Amino acid sequence: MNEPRWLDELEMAAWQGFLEAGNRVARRLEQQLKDEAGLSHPQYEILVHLADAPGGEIRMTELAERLITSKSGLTYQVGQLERRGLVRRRACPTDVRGVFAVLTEEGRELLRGAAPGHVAAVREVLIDVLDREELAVLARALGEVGRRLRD
Amino acid sequence: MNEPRWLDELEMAAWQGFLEAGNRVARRLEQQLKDEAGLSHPQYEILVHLADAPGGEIRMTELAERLITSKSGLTYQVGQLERRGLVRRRACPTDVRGVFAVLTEEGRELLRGAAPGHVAAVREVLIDVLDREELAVLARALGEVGRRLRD
DNA sequence: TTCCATTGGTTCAAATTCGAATCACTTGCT
DNA sequence: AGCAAGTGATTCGAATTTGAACCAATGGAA
Repeated sequence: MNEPRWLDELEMAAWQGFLEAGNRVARRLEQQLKDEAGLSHPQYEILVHLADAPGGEIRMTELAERLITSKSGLTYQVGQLERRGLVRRRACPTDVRGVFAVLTEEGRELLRGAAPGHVAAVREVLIDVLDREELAVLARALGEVGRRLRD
Repeated sequence: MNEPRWLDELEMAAWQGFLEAGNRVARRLEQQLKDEAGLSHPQYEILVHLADAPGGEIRMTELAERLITSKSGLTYQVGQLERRGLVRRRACPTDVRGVFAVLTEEGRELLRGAAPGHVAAVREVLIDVLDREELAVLARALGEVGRRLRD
């Protein structure tokens, strides 16, 4: 059992910044979405991913992976969105077990209305706080971090 | 109502990286702590903050602010830790309403055992993936993001 | 064809989180 | 001293999250 390599000052600052920024940004955006669109962040993300997908539909498991959430969690949230008519389920033609989550016209409509305010909030708390150089480093570095954890 | 300024490619990459890395890192560390120390990440953070504080104790509200969590959430988690003997509560001498959360010897002990593995995991998923330059940018940029949201 | 390990999704119970309400104490002001 | 407003913490109920168990249905391999 080696002596552990503790974090030096810079490493600690990076780690703490990562934690604090992550927490605070999440909180703020959660608030913003709830207030302005009546959606939780997970719900908003579901709508965004569906809107981006061809046909506005994605298989449940695939969607759960993209959202980095559990399958059961997704089942729950899609249920919530379905109750509100923003999403519906469609059986998969080629696999009886499969289910597509499909964005409804109402869902697309709501998203259209919610997106501008959300993007503005993302700019305010993160994007517009940094310069291009910093954004580039963030994109590369955090992209690499995420990529490694994907496998 | 202006035309919203959407995110360009770089901004989108930074934002997505931030979201994905945040999610995946959180998940991984949650897992690591649960497996190796029987603690959730919020619980671990409570112990760390207490261990850093003079006397190993912090007032509840103050602690909640540092942890970026709700007061009620903290009440719950401190209750959990208290049940396990890792933390105890102490009445504040100067304010009857006040409560200190105090790290017990058992808590300090557990933390001592848990910290090396946790730090190693933090290195593996984040710190050691980046070079010094990137760490410096991360620390500065995310530090600024967090600071601004503190108000 | 016949198995059997996988896969896709939901259901379930347990744990956690939050905000609003509550309650008692403090503080600042007059 | 006497109040009104604010503070510190807990309690409560509602919403969410997770992993494990489950139930079909799939898809190779023998």
